[in-house]
Amino acid sequence: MNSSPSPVLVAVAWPYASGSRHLGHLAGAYLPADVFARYQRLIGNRVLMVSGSDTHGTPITVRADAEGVTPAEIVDRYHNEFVADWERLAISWDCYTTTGTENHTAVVQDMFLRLLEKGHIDKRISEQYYDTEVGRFLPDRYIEGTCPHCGYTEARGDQCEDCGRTLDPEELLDPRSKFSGSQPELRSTEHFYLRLTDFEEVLGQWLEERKGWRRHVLNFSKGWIEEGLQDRAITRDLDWGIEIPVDDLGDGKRIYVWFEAVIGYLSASKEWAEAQGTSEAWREWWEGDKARSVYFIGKDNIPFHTIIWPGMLSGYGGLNLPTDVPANQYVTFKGGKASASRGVGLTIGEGLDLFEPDGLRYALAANLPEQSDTDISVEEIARRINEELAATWGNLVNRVLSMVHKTCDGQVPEPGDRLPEDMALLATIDASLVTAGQQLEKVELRAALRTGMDGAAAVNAYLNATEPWKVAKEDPERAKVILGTALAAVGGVRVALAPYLPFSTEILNDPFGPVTGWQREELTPGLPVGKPSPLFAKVDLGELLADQES
RNA sequence: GGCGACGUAGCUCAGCUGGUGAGAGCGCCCGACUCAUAAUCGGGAGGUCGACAGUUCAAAUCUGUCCGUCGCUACCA
Repeated sequence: MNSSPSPVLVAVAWPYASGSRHLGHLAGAYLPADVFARYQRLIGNRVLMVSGSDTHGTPITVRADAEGVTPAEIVDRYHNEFVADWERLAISWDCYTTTGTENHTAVVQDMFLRLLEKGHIDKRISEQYYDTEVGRFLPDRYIEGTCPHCGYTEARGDQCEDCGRTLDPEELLDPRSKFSGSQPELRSTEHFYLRLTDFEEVLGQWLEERKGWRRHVLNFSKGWIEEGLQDRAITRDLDWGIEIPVDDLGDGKRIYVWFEAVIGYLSASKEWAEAQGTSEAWREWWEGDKARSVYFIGKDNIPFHTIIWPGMLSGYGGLNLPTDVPANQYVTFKGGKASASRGVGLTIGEGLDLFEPDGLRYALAANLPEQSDTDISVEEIARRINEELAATWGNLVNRVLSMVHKTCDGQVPEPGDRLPEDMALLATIDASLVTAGQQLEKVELRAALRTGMDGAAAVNAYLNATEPWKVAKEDPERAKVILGTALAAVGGVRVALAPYLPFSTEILNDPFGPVTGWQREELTPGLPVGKPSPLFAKVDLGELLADQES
């Protein structure tokens, strides 16, 4: 069915190992990437799905200091948590790694050196606040003081939360370090800068030519270009991070996260290739016209993936720029942005403790914030599971398998002589697979899930119309034809839902067999069909909420 | 302050290159059915598409102003 399998790089945002990730992150990036990747594999494309834990950066060192442990311990803790979450959710990585590997360091340093050699990186000196007590330079966010505009005394170096104005740290009156409370002093420090201005024209033109990208992604990116790109410092006064491969700046400087984390897509691809024993195989996904690369991220990451990373790639040369960046908006919880640190919403682990993985996957997929922020709650997740997943799909599987078990001697019946109404149902299911496929290809994952569920509803309607439980009494042969048709239709619906529901899909391998392609397969007559048990348990919302209270 | 987006049925959302009577799912009401996880199927009620003004033969869709919500603002990533 897929005459020309093509390489598809599924590049997924790197979760920051500074704390637990929440359901918003799951819905924003990891789940849609997994659904897309599973679909692409089913239609026969060669998928390479990569990501890893982002292990560097100031917040991790701050947390480590606060807890009196090393940054590496923080990173290990959360990396292990993420890996456990992916396992529980069956996120189908080809390579999930970290930015702490030797390979990543090598790839980052190679990128750095090439850009330096080509003149896209240069050195500049700036004045930055330095905390003499703890002996470190201070990121803007870690400087507090009095806002020069409104007099708010708790303003941060980047922004006053009271009046909302953007600030430079030097503007703050009475600045103090968030670490020690002492008054920091300005010291000059030298850093490498990425000359984004070099790429302004080429990126502007590239963005103009993008077709089929989500509107908000394109608007936001073009807005950056219109405002004019600024060169950005890509090194920091830190000792936690990737070493700069030239020693011009002296000690105590590292390449900063936002520059190196995006390179992870490339280094993870290389790590995967190496692990396969084919060290050059990564090129299939990064070079040439046939390869596609789709980046799954939340909207906060848009400029890194539509401006900075493409800029780096075009400066480096020879590697493909993103084919599409279907960034999602935010999942909000009762109107607020999810934030594990502020206690808004659930972490992924908490979500998995409350709901079965397929149920959680279904509920989030049905609420993906593809066009606009989407509000979600425990009640909403439970509603999706109980009223849609279990009621429409789980119950359908159960009712069909039960009837086949009872009426057809516990085995898959022969197709027999199908009537037009039977053929119509199968045609409907086959058409829904085509439609869902088109939607998945456009990364309209909510719509594709809906299409699959409509297929389930069509089978339910067919059963109500043909009434096999009645027919069985007068015309057992006709009942078997109906049930065989329904069984085949259920098999088709199962394919449409397979990218979303890996666990229950696998449970149905008996009797349907594994899903191996994006089409409905006729079942082999005679296969045993045992007495089924419900695919999905209903969620007891009252119990759930009571548990949450305690 | 600047930028981006959002505000459409009780709830969560789609529609927005302007044009057949404004949609979906769930909830609700009525009916059918009873094989199935009190599941399913059919029908129905329900919206001045945030407010105001404008452009147009025609606006939920374009423009402006206002109100409300969210996010970003380049040293969080």
